[in-house]
Amino acid sequence: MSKRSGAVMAANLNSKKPKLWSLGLLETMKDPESIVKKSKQVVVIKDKYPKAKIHYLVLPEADINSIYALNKSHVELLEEFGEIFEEIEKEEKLPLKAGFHAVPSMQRLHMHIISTDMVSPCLKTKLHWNSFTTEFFRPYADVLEELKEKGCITKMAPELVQSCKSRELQCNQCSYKPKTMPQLKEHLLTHLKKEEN
DNA sequence: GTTCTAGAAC
DNA sequence: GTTCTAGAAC
Repeated sequence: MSKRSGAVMAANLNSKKPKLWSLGLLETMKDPESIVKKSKQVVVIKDKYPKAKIHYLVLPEADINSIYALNKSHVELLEEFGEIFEEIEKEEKLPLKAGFHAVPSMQRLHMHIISTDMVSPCLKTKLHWNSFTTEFFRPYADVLEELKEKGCITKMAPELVQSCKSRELQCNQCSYKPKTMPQLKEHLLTHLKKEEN
């Protein structure tokens, strides 16, 4: 090992290198180009890499990292998420669903509002698919109910997270089980065309 | 979260 | 030979 690489390794061991990309939403929240609407406590932005025809994120202005930082004092805030969701449902023509990823990659609590077509060039990997179509996607209504009943949100068991991530591909609109992502994406187009007729 | 790419799968 | 997936990113 070279002297240089040894020094680099030591530096990295000493300082847990922050995942800078995970802070991206905090910047996007402030970008007027990305903001769709605002209400009292929340901001709605367009997802930078939409996984469906419609894909928004709802975030609080308050510095809350994830659903696992929520307590009873946040019930009102979460209900505002629901009001925003209803507003957007009325505005958009496509069927939408709202929910949170069990293990989010990005910091700052964010709720996905996404149309069910799942047709988008940014939808590429099995993980993309399974994070919206398995229990990894925690529906808004379930999260609100859990917060009201228990005063906090319990983390999903790691084994279940793993099983969601590795689950075989399954169409969200029929019983078709594609072998590959390209097959799935092609198949999703046929559902979309049926919708349009 | 995405990008890149090695090598598995076809 | 090409398509596709999956793991590293210092």
